[in-house]
Amino acid sequence: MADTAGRPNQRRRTRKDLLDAAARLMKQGRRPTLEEVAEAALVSRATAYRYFPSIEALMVETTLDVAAPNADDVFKGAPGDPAGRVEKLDAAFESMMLTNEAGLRMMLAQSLQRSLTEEGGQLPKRQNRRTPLIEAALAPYKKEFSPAAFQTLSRALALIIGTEALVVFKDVLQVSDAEARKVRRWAIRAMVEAARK
Amino acid sequence: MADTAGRPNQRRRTRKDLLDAAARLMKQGRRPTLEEVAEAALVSRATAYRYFPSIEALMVETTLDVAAPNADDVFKGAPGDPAGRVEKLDAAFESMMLTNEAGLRMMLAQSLQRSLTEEGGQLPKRQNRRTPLIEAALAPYKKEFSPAAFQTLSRALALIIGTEALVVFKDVLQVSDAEARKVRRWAIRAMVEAARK
DNA sequence: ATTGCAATGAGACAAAAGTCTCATTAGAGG
DNA sequence: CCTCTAATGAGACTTTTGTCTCATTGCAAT
Repeated sequence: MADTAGRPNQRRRTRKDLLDAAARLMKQGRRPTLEEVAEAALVSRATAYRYFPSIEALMVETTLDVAAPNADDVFKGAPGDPAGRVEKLDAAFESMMLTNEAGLRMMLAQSLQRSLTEEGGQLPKRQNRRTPLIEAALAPYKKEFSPAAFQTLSRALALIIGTEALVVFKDVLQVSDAEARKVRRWAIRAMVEAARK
Repeated sequence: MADTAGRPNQRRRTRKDLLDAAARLMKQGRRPTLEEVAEAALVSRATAYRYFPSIEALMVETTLDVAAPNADDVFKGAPGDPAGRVEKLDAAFESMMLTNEAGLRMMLAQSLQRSLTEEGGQLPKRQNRRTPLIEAALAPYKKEFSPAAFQTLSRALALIIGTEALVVFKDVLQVSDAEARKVRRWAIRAMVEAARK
């Protein structure tokens, strides 16, 4: 069904109702089934399945809608040094991730799942939000780094800032959010400094 | 049922058959159901459920048995500086991970899945192999770091060395294994240096 | 307002996942 | 070798998850 054909308004409304209901339930820390979301959205189970093949798919979309940091306001009033700007970005990511943790874990799990099902060694196409933002953070100081150092630093920072690091801190190291933040900031400073030479 | 009561041999054999079958299937990158594992192990579905409540529980046990790097031979002939020893550890992890990539991705996906199902905000108990090894790598030079720096460094290195970093490199950044190694080594040097002061 | 067809709801159906019972089989001790 | 009973297999049963059909509803163009 095309975007304009049929009754696009009704479709968008139904879809939005489902996403809203899912967001509401997830915000309560619940892990709803597709049936529960349908009920909360006041649509039938069959209709819910028409829009999303599984609760996972729905939760992924829910998270994507909620969580998209914007470069412009992330760096608003950012300090005048590269590490400070990266820390600002880290803070934005952290707050986004903590409020959307369930959805992000779901997305990561989904992506890993897919990487195992996918035929022909296809990698799961996973959108990369962090690299553009990391580069934006470093951009004003780009000339302080050699091109190679800039690229290496960007990539290394991608290990520190993102869902995967959150998972390491919480599930593997089992440290508090505050401790995790401290470690990230220390690592950011260490790496930005090292790249500067 | 106690360890010694009944027929312990038969039980151990059945259990081992299930774990072996699961390992075999996982090594093929498959994501077996408990029924498939039972079939591969030549036991009935009911028996498989008697040993493991779910495919997840079985898979967790399975990967525990897989490749656990041994501290003693990892650092055999390691260079005489902390960063060099950490790099040695990184190399060991890398080779282990590349040969067990499917299984490790599976484990990670599993663990993430469980973290969403788990009641009462329970974190999935995930074994932490890397921290002891990282600390072992740094141990001979422990006195060169302040206690706080040592702990922070250990934790930061846990972000660089492990399955999650592999996933970032492959799925998010989509860089080659060689490039990934280069970035990791650079990050290791940068952080070890920074912690030294 | 009328009308056509897209979207929906209700519920039957199917497949997957897990539980339970009971008869059979085969270890381990005598 | 026998016996006892723990472990197993077979399969019925339940729940959960997802699909499909078809009648009904209600947008939106006329």
